[in-house]
Amino acid sequence: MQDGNALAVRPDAGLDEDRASGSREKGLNRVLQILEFLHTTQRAIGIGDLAKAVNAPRSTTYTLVRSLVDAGLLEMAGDGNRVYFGKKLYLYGMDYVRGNDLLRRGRQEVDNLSRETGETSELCMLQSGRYTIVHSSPGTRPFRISSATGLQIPLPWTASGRLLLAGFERAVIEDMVSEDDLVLPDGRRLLLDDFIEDIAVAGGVGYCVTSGLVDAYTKCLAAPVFSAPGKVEATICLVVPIDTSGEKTDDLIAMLRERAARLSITG
Amino acid sequence: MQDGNALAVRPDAGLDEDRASGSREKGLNRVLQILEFLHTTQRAIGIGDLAKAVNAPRSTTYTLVRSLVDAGLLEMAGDGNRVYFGKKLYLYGMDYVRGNDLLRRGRQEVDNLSRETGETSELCMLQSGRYTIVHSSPGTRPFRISSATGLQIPLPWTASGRLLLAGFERAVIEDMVSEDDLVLPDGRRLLLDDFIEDIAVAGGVGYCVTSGLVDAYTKCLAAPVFSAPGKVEATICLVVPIDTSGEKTDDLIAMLRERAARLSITG
DNA sequence: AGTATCTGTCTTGTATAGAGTACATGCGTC
DNA sequence: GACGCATGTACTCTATACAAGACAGATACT
Repeated sequence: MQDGNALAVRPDAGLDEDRASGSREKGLNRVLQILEFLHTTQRAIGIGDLAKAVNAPRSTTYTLVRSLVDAGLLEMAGDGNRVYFGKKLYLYGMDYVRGNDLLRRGRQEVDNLSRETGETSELCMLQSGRYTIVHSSPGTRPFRISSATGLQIPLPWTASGRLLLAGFERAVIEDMVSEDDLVLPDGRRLLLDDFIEDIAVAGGVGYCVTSGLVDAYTKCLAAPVFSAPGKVEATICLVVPIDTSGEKTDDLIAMLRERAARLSITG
Repeated sequence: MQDGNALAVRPDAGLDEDRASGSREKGLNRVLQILEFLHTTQRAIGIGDLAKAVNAPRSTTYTLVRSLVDAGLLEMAGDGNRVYFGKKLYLYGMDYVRGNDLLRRGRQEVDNLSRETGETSELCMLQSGRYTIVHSSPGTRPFRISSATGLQIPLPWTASGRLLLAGFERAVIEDMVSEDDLVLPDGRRLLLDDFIEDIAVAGGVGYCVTSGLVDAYTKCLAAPVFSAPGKVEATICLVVPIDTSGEKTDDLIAMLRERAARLSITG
């Protein structure tokens, strides 16, 4: 069926589906871009600016925003003519939590962990092929080691990333991880093979520790939460100072693994 | 399927913009319907059934769902070929909470109230013209008087409804409230004029009590939260047994009003 | 007053997204 | 193994949603 029956030579068929975000984009896609943009900027924005930001025509943006505001997914922010997320999204989000035992219990457990250990603790998941901090609890240290909830970070930068990818085919991993993802914030470059090796090791031993990857002062301890035997659904992790003693680290890892096991669904 | 495909005389073009959800609906609208449907059913559903439920063509539904799943707004639910809300919606919802002081503090206050009083407590807001329970905390009574978060109830059935509409024009109120909304669950019928009178009174005294409206066994105490002088942004309310003594009721109202005032933005 | 740059609404043409339909596959049940 | 009834994908046609641009009002600075 694929064979081009006639014309339609698609002169531009080169780039797969990256679409230069050019003309005549589908309305739904524009909306998805808008939501994603608001998520990354974390602030209300004027409609005109929004149009520029997502590279959409102004007129289109006005009609889409109007629809979304009417539906309650967006709200006009207090001061004037800016928009941000609306109550409906909060309600839908609560529905998600209610329907999702793991998230509900995971949040709880992460809050407990950070209270008991005093360290920053996080619940992490894969979110359409990206590493995502789903919930994070700050810890009590004077210097804060915190990352915003919903932040997306390249998989190779994290201990959790190594656990979340356990059990995936090499090919799948390869196209989840871009070249850029392998370059650490300090400019060092990981080798894909090393990363894949890490994943295998992490999957084998059932935990993972990384030191000084995202920044030079912290290490990250992570343990996997299973939704079925062999299937890593999430991780919980602790972010601790890089000079934490080996002994203390071991204790924390043991604790983490115990909690993670408790969260797992033991098929 | 529906009617004669022939000339399509648009026999349904009567109703203003209610659109009989007929043919060639905009993709975004279909998506909004899908989300709303999932919110009301609170469970995962197969794509075929979803198509029927929102009265959309199957092929269209498949493509829309695929987009939404790719974007992470929906997820394929564990067991097989069903969809429900996805992580992205949770993240967006958390963004909303973060950007919204009132909601954050209001949740807290409602949780406190129900712990301290032992009664069911709720935070309520207008949500695109409908009364919505935004957050609810169960209370400790053996018989539970609880309504799910996100539930939408006709405005005239509630004490909060009377407060939330304070300050609106009569005309605005009239078209927020449908005929059906004036019929209580037990079949009794309110008069629109009485309701509007109630609103004026509630706005004047700064609280509202209704007895036996939603059911015969409870009364509802509510106090307004202001986002600006005169502008009611939300209410907090307590649901108590209808035979609660006058004295105790008065105490609870005083407490409620104090908390509500604390939540208000004193312009 | 004059110019510049916003915002929000409206109209018009056409590229295209959605509807319809067909088909392949899977899974029951008789 | 023939039938009914699901799911998921692929195709073609056309009604229409999107883009472009004009417009009126606001605000601001010269």
